[in-house]
Amino acid sequence: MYRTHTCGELRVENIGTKVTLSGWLQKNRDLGGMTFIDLRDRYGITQIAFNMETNAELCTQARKLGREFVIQVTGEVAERYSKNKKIPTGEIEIIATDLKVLSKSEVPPFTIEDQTDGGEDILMKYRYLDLRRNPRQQALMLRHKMSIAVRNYLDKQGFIDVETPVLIKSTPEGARDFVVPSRMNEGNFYALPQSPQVFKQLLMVAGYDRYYQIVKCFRDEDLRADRQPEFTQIDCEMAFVEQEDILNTFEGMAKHIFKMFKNVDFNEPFKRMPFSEAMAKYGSDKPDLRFGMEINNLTEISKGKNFKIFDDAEYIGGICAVNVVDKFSRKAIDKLTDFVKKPQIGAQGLVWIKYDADGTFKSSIDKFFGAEDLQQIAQKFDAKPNDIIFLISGNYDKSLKILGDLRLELAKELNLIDNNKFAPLWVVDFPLVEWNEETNRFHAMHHPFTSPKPQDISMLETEPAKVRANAYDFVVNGVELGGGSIRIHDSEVQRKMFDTLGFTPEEAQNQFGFLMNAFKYGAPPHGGIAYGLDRWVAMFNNSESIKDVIAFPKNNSGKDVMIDSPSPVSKEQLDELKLLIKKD
RNA sequence: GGUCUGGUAGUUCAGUUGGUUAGAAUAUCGGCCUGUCACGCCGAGGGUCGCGAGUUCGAGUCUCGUCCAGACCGCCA
Repeated sequence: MYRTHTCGELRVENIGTKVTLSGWLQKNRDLGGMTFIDLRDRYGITQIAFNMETNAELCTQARKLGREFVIQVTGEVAERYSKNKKIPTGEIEIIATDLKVLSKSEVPPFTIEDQTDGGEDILMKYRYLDLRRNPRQQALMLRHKMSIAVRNYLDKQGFIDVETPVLIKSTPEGARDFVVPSRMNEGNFYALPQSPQVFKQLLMVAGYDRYYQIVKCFRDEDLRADRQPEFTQIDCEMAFVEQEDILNTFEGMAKHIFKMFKNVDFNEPFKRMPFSEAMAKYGSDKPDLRFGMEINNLTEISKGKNFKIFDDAEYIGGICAVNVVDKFSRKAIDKLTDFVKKPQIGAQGLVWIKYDADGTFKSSIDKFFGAEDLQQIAQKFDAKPNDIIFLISGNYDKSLKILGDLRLELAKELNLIDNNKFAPLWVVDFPLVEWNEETNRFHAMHHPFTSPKPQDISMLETEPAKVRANAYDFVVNGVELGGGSIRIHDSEVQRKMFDTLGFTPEEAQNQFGFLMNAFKYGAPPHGGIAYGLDRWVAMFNNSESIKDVIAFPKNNSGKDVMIDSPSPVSKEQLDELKLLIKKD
């Protein structure tokens, strides 16, 4: 028997008990006459004491043990002379009588501590050592508990877990597919699913009216802190439902896990905000509602003052920062101007209006705007003395996006964000399609099976960009935690949709024929949602990056530096697959 | 594909205007130490300054290229 207890469970009640513990040597404190060892496993740390006076041979042996040795210790639980209040086992120690090295360790490249001395690169390369650290173990245990909670909740609601294939068919819509060559079908490829979308719809056709799966999805796109090439979705689909039914069901699930893991009660229904409002007020389809500073449209009242830039602009909008005018020296405003002029943000310039403490206005457009004009703008914001207003003008969509970025930047700079707050909402009424400049055609904003709003269907052939979809995103604190839609279950509507997206009937049949055929045999009205498990766990774990809550994540370039993948394959493998690597 | 930041000891970092033998902390190793728990004290070893070229009497420092890492933009139905 390797152990009678874990390293986290012994307390004063166990004093006098003979125990055996196994674990990793966290730290060896050699005091000469005595040696203390901190023994660690995932349950905690227990101190082992060795004494030269009582057992010189064993103590000498203990002094030689290095960090991260795996050892087994037998001894008696004793009360400490000097107690450590910082850890749960701090009142006891083990007086060792036997010691066995189960496995030696080389000196690890970084310290296995909560605050490690290792940098990103080396932690990734030795991920298995990084994962020994307590914060990592806590994160993975949180993920485990959240998965269980989700499964239990959905099970109680009558959802059944059905696995769907991983080797599927590549489709032209959406993200780039990861492809897998088929040996038995020369020149043909599987694709890894971007989501189990069509399969869950087929399950609805098959009559499994409540489906869920916690499932890996794959997208071959460039990465971010909150994006990995493989990530995990809580994927759900329901039949005989309208949008309202889905929102209610999954709002219930969201509230359940907020209560369970953060002890947060949401007594009111989550806010529902149309996409158009989110863009107009927050310049984002995933607004952070932890703070105000909403965007105001100033187009009407800012034109006709002989300021050419405004007069030529399609849109003029602004945001107002409250009671901080003294923080905006010339230098601070220049810095902010530099921020919005960065190529990533893309503004041409930044107009400011200071509402000074004495009630007067100063602005970068004083030449064109008199006190009354500025007062009129200030009124739009209900601005008070000591406030400052920033204006952006230009193209409607772009200006709003810039204002949205500026709003977030200001909130960060001015510390307006309460990190203990959760501000959830549903963003609804997304556009069905958006114009893509590169391909010169409409692309589905969500996916090609998303149902248009019935009252908008008539515009599908005339003004597709104006058609709203029965699509929704779940957003918390400016992070998109999930999204979904009501699907099309009518072949005629689906045909129109493919037509709008520029598919010929033959292409549609070739790509999605199996789904359209299925719909010929009685498809129930259905819809669904997918929550991003990684993002959700990261948020509850207060992590900046989803890498923190994935055991073996990939780096910025999609590489796993631990196993060194992706990597070349042998010529034999390529031959077998009838593949040639093209050299350029 | 683009923008920005970084790469110096095992690790995390400092390194002034281009100028002597490239430092600190931590880790490691050796010695001392009987109540430590970030143990303490003394000592030691440890460097292709990412790589390549250039400017210069002289480059960790300046220039160009390149590789790697990170954040962001494009992209992500």
